[in-house]
Amino acid sequence: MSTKQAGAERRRTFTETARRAQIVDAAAQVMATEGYSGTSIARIASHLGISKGVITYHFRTKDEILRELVLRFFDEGWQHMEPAVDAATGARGKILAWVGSQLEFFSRHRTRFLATGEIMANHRGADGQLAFAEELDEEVTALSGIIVRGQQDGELREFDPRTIATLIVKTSSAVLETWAADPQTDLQAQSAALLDFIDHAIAKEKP
Amino acid sequence: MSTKQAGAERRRTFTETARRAQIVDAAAQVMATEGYSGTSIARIASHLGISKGVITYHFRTKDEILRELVLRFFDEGWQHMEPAVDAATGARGKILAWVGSQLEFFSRHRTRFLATGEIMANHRGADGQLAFAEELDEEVTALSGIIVRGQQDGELREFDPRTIATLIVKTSSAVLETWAADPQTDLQAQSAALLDFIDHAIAKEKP
Amino acid sequence: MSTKQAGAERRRTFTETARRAQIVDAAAQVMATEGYSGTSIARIASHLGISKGVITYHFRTKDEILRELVLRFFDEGWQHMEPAVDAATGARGKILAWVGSQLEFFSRHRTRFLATGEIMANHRGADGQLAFAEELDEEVTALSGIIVRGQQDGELREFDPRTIATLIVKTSSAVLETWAADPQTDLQAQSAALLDFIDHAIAKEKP
Amino acid sequence: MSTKQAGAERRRTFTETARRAQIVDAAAQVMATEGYSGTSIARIASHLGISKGVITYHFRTKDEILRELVLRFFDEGWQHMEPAVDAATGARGKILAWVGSQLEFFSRHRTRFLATGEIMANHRGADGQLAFAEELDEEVTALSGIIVRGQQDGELREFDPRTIATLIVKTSSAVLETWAADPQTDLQAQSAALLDFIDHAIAKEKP
DNA sequence: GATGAATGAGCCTTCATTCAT
DNA sequence: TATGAATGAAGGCTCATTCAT
Repeated sequence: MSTKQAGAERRRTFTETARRAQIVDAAAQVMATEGYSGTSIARIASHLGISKGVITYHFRTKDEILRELVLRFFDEGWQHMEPAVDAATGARGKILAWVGSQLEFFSRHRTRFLATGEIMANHRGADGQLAFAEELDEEVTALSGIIVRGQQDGELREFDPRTIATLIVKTSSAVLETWAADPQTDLQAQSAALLDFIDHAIAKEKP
Repeated sequence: MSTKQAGAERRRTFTETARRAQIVDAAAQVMATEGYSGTSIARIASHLGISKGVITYHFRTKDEILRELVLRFFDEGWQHMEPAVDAATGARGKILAWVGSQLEFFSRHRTRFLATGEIMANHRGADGQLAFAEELDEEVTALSGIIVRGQQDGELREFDPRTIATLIVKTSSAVLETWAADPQTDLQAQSAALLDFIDHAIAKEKP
Repeated sequence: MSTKQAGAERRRTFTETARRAQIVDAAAQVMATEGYSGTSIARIASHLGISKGVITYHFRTKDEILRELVLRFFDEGWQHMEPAVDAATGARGKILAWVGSQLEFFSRHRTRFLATGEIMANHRGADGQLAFAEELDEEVTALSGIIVRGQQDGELREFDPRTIATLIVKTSSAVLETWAADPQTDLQAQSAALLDFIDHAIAKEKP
Repeated sequence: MSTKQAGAERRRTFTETARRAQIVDAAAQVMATEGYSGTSIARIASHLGISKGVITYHFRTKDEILRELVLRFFDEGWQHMEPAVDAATGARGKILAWVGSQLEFFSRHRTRFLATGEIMANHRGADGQLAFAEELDEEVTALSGIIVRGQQDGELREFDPRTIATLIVKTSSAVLETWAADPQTDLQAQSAALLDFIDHAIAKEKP
């Protein structure tokens, strides 16, 4: 979960802040419905009923829009998850709190979850590499830390922490993607199943 | 797993067949390294050292190339999985055979696996919908059938068949994606962990 | 050398005058370093650390800024040259005073000299013609007048006055451009060589 | 005078060669009449009555067009000048042959001379530096070589070779620019005056 | 006076596709 | 079969200018 900010930010007026939020929101909506390559600046502008120029006035590049969308979403998500993870006790508890609170937060922001997924899977920097690979990695690393401590305390079985951390993150995403693709899905049930699986997979004692 | 063919096919000469295969292969390689939006016809042509015209001569549209790439990969995959699934006995056995043989096949075709993933996540038809959503659904449906029979035979616990079928498919993909992103990953170990999880999740008796 | 003013000018406050000068100066600096097409209003504004709006508030169009920059520079230049030319006696003396004082003045304002050069070489009016061709012509005409009188007085050889006047103006610019491009150049030496050349070229008697 | 080529060049068909020449010619014409910043790909295309796409099909970037225009012009020019310079004897002879043949060649290609001037004065690379500064420098260096030998042979006065070489190149350009701006100008007369000047400026003995 | 906001035209470039040879 | 040639739409982005506050 990243807390980095996109460099020096000049002071912003109220209108500017509102416009930027509005544009980022529109970008998320277009991204969620039309997909990454269907999300052009022109499309975002017409979605808002404004001219393309407004967008390039408030954001210097398209990359800046996507970056803001993704990082803000991650920040908000982490701010929601952190208290839950802190409040939980034990490694198993913290991990279940992590996944559970993440599922809860993301599920309350379906559009932005979809948009973020599109961006992370497709957006590339000038070097041709995926632009947000690092962000995913940070989450895996953080989760690994919890796992390592759980193993030292004898609460968790022995296994490679990063492998399992990765698996947890990916399966969590998989559940959300399924639900996001078809909101009819009983997310509650799937979440429960997922948490049960994870707990079985990592606990030393049978849960 | 789809067995559909890409529409009316005129008879093809040997050369034609070879050229098409060559183009589809090049498309897969570009797709795997450059991603969906980095895969233009021009890029595929220059990868092969031929002119763009050759490609549009053999394939009427870009969509036709991607369709052939995805469907052929699924067909080949199913041809590899089918004997394994048929040979296995019981629902649990068949499901483990399904996932296991799929992991095995896909892992032997990393490039095409990556390409297919890019296409399925991004390629959209004229209607703006993901073009291959249906194909994924077919696999879930087929798996669901096995699960239903397993529940009728008392071999599997009671749960919504589609929910779990979806989870199985997605987690399997997740494991492969992790490995494909970083081939250093010990796929053998991750596969074993995945199979173990699935078996625990679905079996009536403790395995 | 032009003495025209940039059209109707309303009375200006002290602040207004200062702001305009500040903006024109910034424009000259950007022009000198970034070239004509690198000089946008946005770039000038950011060079001053102010908003674009300030500039378009004080100048109705970009053309007005460039016009003021060029004409003011020419006016200042002429105000510096005029006493020297007036004080000199004879055609040869006046011409050498003209070129010498011009070299001296321009060399003390390298940035504005460069900027003016960029603008005169590139800036075009709505009709597509170079906007300041006329200004150069005025200088040639004025110099021609001195030459004609020198020929009538028997001080200068016979030749087409405009041809030589043009050559004088251009070679003078050439020397300055060379120096401006690389301020290491020994301008003093080059100036001396230039003046010597001109005197030889026009004098009836060997100098 | 540059003889460098713009990197690896694939084989070209007759049509391709013709189209490229046609486009470069059109670019020169637009450049000569509309100036550097008035020369857009769209304008070149409409000048030829073709679509913009034709141009970007034959040239990958606009820079490639301008590079070809400038370098080909320089190459042709040098091919015209070289025999004249080689045939001349002595430093004075070679320098006069240089300038004279250059004036002659450029004056026979007014449009391209103007276009090349616009490009060299304005075209910048990604680094923000003038893209063809080097080419000008090469000419000065070559001329300097002749001057140095002339000084060693006692044919030329003592002075800094590069300074005078630069002056020669610039004054030659100045004469051509004056004529190009107004083709009524008697180029013959101006050329003679220029050659006379140069000879006086550099010869040890009075010419 | 000053500024933030918005606009629309234009820029270079990439692209899938069509067509004549 | 293969290819070179051409097209027109769309991409992200910069720009001078206008306007309300």
